[in-house]
Amino acid sequence: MASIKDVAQRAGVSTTTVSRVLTTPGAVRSTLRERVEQAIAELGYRPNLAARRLRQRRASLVGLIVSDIRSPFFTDVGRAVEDMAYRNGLRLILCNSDENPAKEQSYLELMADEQASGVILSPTMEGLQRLRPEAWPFPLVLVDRALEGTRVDRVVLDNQAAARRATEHLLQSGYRRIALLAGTHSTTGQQRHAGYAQALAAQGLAPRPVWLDPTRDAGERATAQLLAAAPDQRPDALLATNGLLLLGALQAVQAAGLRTPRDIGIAGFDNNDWTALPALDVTTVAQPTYDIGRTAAELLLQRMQEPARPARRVVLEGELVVRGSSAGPRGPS
Amino acid sequence: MASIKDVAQRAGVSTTTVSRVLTTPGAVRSTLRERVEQAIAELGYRPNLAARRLRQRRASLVGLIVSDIRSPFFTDVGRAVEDMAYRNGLRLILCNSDENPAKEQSYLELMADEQASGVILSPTMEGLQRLRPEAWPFPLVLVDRALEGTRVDRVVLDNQAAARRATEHLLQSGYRRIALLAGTHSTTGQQRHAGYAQALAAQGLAPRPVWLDPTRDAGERATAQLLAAAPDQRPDALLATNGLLLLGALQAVQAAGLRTPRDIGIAGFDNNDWTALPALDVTTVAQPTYDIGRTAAELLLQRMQEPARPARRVVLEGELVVRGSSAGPRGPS
DNA sequence: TTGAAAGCGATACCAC
DNA sequence: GTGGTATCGCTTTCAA
Repeated sequence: MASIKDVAQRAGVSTTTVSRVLTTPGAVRSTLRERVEQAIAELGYRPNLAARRLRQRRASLVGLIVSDIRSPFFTDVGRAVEDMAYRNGLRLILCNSDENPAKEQSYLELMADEQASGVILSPTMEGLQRLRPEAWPFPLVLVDRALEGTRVDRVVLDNQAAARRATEHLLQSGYRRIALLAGTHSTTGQQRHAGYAQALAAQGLAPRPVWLDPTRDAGERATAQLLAAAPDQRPDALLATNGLLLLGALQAVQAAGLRTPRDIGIAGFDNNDWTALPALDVTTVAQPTYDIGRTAAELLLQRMQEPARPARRVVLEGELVVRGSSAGPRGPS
Repeated sequence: MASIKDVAQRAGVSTTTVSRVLTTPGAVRSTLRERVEQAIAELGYRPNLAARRLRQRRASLVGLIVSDIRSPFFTDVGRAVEDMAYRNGLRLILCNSDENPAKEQSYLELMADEQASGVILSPTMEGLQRLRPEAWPFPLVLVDRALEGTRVDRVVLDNQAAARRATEHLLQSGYRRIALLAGTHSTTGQQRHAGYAQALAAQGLAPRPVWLDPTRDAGERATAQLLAAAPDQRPDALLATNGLLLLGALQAVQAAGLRTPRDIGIAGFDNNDWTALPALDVTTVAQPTYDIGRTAAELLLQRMQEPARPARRVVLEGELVVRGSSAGPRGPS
């Protein structure tokens, strides 16, 4: 492997000059610069990033820590972040915390050890509570989950408004006993519950939240249980606070032989591609997932350039995509 | 930031000893070792990975290069690889090539610059043809896509057998004019086409492949076009070679008001979670996605430990998950 | 079993 | 503008 020394020797200059050609080309006279560039090309020289990192005390590297990259939401976010990383010559390190605060902590330490330039984090509930952003040697941007009041860049959905709109839509369609499937472990579940409860309260109706693991199977089991109640007791509509719960709810509803929207209304978060299939036609709250990731990446880049700027909080809106599954107990009007 | 020097000073030993405690604890007398460990704890010392990397000339870091992490197949693979990386103290760098050979090449170079310990790659067609694994300074493992003959570790699905079985199943159900939606850009599409053609040839039937971009929209458009043909010309069944094409095909079929399995039979690769919904009930080829990723990671670890071992080729089987969508033109028997 | 010292490959400071 | 040189923090001889 050719080093900067070899290049310097071949070009007949000092290593300093080679280094300058690499980092601040404008500071080197063009005749010299061309000689150096030729030597670089001839030797196929590539800078040793470890050496550079040791000297500069920072790496061209950003971390993305999420609970599970298999969730379509985080997959899109990850893709957006990786796009921006590639465009800016940064590497992306992917970390799955599995909602495990210890694993999350361990990854944050890893990022510190790697001298990462920045980290984008979707924190666990516990991690969020004890998070001290200023304690880390890199800028931090929160996505999807955040508490009010902390001074840290973040980009979140207006979860409460989105859930309220979805619930209002179900009410307008004529549903009255609307149950909520809400995931524990996350601030988003709580915020979505708040919006749901708010919409019901405005009509003097009682909320019927079911708190559960945000998984397909838990959603299916909980829904089956809800449907097993006496007909005048069981919910006439369901709102699922994420895509997996929505899938589980649909599974149970269809397995019970019920049909949307007549027998039961259905709506849920995450406008996953399959929800648009005519045979399902599910009303969803579309999150601007790619945008969320892109915005997080932009916030991070801006903070890397200007560490002292005040923390920014970006709130994006969900879009209610009305489809047939919530058209009302008397069918589409 | 405390360095190894500070630890050495505090413990009253040389930096060499501290280094040994960190890397080969057995080589240090326990009294000394404990003193060093205490100093480490008191100072909150953490080794500088850049310095270590510079000295050792290799990083605890593996790369994963796939076309797009948003494909559920690669999402699962990525999750499996990250799991093993975490367990073995390695970092995972995520790279999306977008089926762009130049981007793929650029990422491979980045991995070389980073002195990665290894790379798991799902190559583009073009990249695969010019790939010279021995030219890279790290071990390489191919996933999902590979050519015969190259000497390189790889883990692939038996695509031909899986497609053949799926096609045979459609034939047994009574379908005769079976069309194939196959993705260009990939060896898997070609292999799946081969299995499909083989099964049809055994019955003296003509293959009807449609080659297209492996996207949802392309699948929908192509299917709509197929369905627009005269009733006795148009296919009576469809086989889609990946989950996105399957989704697009379903969209077009349902939009045309056709019902499976009577009006048209449907089967496709990738047993995505939504395919099991009773309202869809789609026959699929389930790929052992997590296993594929895990196996690739294991191959990589083994080669890192034993660089000279002969290349291994691991072939995993797909499982045909028979559901209602392919039960035959006369309905379920 | 332990320590002294060289060196990994860059950058940054300070002369010139 | 350019070059000499110290230095980043660690591992690895080599000698004791």
